[in-house]
Amino acid sequence: MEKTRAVTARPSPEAARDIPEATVARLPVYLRALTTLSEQGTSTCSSEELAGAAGVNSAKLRKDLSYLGSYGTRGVGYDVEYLRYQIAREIGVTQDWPVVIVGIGNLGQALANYSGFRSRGFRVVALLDADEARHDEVVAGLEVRPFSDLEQIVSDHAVAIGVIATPAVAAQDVADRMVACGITSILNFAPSVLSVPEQVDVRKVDLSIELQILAYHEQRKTQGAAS
Amino acid sequence: MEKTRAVTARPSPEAARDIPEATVARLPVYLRALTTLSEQGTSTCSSEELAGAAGVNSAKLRKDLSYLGSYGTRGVGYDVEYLRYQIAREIGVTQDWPVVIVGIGNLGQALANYSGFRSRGFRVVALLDADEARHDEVVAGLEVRPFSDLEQIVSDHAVAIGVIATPAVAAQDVADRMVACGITSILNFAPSVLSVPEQVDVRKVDLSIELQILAYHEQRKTQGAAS
DNA sequence: TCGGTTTTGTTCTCGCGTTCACAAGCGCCT
DNA sequence: AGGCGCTTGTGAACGCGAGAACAAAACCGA
Repeated sequence: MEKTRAVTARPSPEAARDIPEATVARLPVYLRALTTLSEQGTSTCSSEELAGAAGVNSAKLRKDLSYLGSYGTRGVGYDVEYLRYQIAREIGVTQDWPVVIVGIGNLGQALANYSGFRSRGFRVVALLDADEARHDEVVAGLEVRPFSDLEQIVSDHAVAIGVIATPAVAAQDVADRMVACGITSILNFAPSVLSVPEQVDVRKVDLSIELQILAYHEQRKTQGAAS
Repeated sequence: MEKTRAVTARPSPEAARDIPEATVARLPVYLRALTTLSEQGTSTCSSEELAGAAGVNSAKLRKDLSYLGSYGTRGVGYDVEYLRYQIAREIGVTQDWPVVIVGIGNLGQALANYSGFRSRGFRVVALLDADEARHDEVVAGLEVRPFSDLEQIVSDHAVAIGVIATPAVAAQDVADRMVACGITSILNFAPSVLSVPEQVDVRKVDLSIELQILAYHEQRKTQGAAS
């Protein structure tokens, strides 16, 4: 991951700072918190306030932000709008990201209708499903199209991000086809482990895993109380 | 390990091994992989095979399993059924977990219909929504009920786990009410930071955050290629 | 019965992420 | 103009998790 190159000596003011993965995962949270603050009319905030709104330690917040640059003012805090823009730019949500969703079951439909995507720079350009019975059905203002249209759509809209919301058995096939079409980032909701080439990023969201983790801790609580 | 509390001296053979959080998060993945292997008719597997199916390093897998006990046989591997049961028991999915879902929008409906819950020991006992227009509507075989029924339902079914699928503004209120009713584990799909008492576990799933993380990496890829 | 082979369970080391603590910097008040 | 208080940015210590490497154990075959 790039870390080898001698970035240290370079005088270039921006580019090529590599931000730790853990920090990247928190930036969207900060972004959301800043948006909320902004909507409340707050124009300036301290790291303490922002950390509170984001649910993290203030030292961690400051360190995270320091990877982006020095966007705060000592003794004062951060300008909400300015910082919000800087984070948005760093994440890349100032630009528009076309997205395809494959698998229009219950979850796929929910995703297609989810307003949180559009408001953050993601635009669902197509809904695909292998089931012929579903074709031409309209979901969230988009016609459901056959899976075989994938390649056409990806090249027409320059899609880089694909969402998989199919049953587990279909997921690997869908991923393979996506990769073949040139998609390089996949968000996988299917409960299966995908194998993809090195350069393709996959993130997995598994609803039942989250519940199982809760169940584990829940079990320990009640167990402890009982004994 | 074992840092503070003086567990070390205790002779008790089981209980109170504390399993690292990172391991807990992977156990459900192993469980799923084992179920798949079992369905394929495999009765025994090596750590290498299972690790492959789960998408992790085999050393990590073995270390994770070692926290549960010694359930493998050296020179042979693991008995699929036996290990599956042990993990299920450890996580707590051998018992039945009643769950309430609050907020029956698109996502809430998708969750209510998700078969992956029931098959893993989670039983949705009620669907609640604050919107009166939705009441009595039937989703996934369950009648949507007013949010004010929460307390009654929680005590009737001994519910310990709640799922929040409401808009962000309602989430904190819902969480407060859940906590007041005695719910001690919350799975939050609303894009907001919840504040709850110490002893309550909250896990957050944020669909748009995952996409934003992908967007960040995607931006870096294309950026790097362009320059 | 005994060596050889295989695979687990565990020890050790390394790197990342978190947190503390403080110096550097900025604005304000006198 | 100068000191004071406040907040950021960062250096350093610490703890956890990942992975490599090895020792311990079980089975197999002669």
